[in-house]
Amino acid sequence: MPEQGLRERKKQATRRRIADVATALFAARGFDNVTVAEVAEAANVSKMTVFNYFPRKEDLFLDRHADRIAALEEVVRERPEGTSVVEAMRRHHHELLAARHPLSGAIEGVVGFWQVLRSSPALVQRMHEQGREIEDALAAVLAEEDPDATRTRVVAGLLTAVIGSVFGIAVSRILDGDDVEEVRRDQVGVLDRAFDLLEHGVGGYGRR
Amino acid sequence: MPEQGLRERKKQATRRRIADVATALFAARGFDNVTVAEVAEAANVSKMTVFNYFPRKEDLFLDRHADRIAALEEVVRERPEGTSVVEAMRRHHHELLAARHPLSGAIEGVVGFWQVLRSSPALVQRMHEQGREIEDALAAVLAEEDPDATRTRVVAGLLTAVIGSVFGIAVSRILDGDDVEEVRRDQVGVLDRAFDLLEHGVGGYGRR
DNA sequence: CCCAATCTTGGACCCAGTAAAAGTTTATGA
DNA sequence: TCATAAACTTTTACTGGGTCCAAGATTGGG
Repeated sequence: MPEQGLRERKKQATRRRIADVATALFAARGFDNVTVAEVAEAANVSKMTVFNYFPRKEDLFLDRHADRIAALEEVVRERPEGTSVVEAMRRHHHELLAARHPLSGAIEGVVGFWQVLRSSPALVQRMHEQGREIEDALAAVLAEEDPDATRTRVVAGLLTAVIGSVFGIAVSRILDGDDVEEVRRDQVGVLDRAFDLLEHGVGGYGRR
Repeated sequence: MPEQGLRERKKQATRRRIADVATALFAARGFDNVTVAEVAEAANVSKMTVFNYFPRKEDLFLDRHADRIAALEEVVRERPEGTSVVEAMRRHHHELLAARHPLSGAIEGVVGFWQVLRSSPALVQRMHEQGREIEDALAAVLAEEDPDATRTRVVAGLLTAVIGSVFGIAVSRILDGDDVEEVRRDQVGVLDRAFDLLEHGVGGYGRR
């Protein structure tokens, strides 16, 4: 993995440069008001090369996706003995919050990120698509230790739904202008309530 | 609502004609191999008019969405006294299956529909987007009787996830060529197992 | 040092979707 | 019934994402 040649290093550098230039342009003028051609020009590269590294325009902005999937896969696979999948996931997200990790959604400095994201339907859609990719990845990991395909699929769906909801709640509040640190504190409770619903079920919900 | 003038009747007729012509073309040659211009020509209408009725190309194919949302909203709103939201939803989907309703996913005659759908990433994506619209709609209905925004959001997410998983399982099997009637029978069990997970929780899942 | 593999480039091209203006049909009301 | 308004359609032109291809530049390996 390490010890790459000049070629590979240049590629990574180019990739980073393109993504950084693009992110700056999007932040300054909005996603939809920047064309791929402009990004290419600003990065001293041809349009074709941009699409070489990033198959869709949206990927220029949402380029941390692979890392996130890998992290979640690891959480499930490497969970300690005696820990259920949901427990492991709950703990992981508590840790993200405590560490003020960007993926917790609630952290200073990414406000602009969410603003850019919200301003573009294409970006929002791509983000949700990434959510589904997470679901697929989780289902695959679960299938490694559970031969019941129906169950793995449903559990993966439920798990992803909870993560997505919790995440979405934080992002909404931040976009509404709530104080980031306050949101972060509140998220601890939101997280637990959401995971409680998942762990214990919503059987009686709404009975009247 | 009824008693429409000539204008409105013509509009509905045109809308239907465009959608039908489009569906036929897609079935014959695949979604991606048919341009909107071709649809327009085949329907004796200008391209602009097609976009007038269907804001995106994908909507030419997935044009039953509004009905589905309305049905699910009604299931929750009009559920009988003493029935929880999840129970109502479970029952509704059992009824769809028993009635061999297209929305149960498992019914003869829609195989071609799924094939066309699967063949186009754009269509698949639009379908998932519709799934999110269902989630939003459910969250809104739940919010009418539950002031806890966090809870409504999470429950709506979980509910939609289960529905989506169950649906997806049926469609996958049918696309794999499994006998439709057999899939339909199996879905009864799939449905109950999925809703059981939702009602009673997945707390201990994967503990080792 | 040279060849082969691997980027990169430029340019032409396709198609979904938008904008604006002019044309056509239906509705309205005097 | 007829003129005018309102609603719908068409035409034309354009933007911009994304693909294709052939030719040019770079790098790695022998």
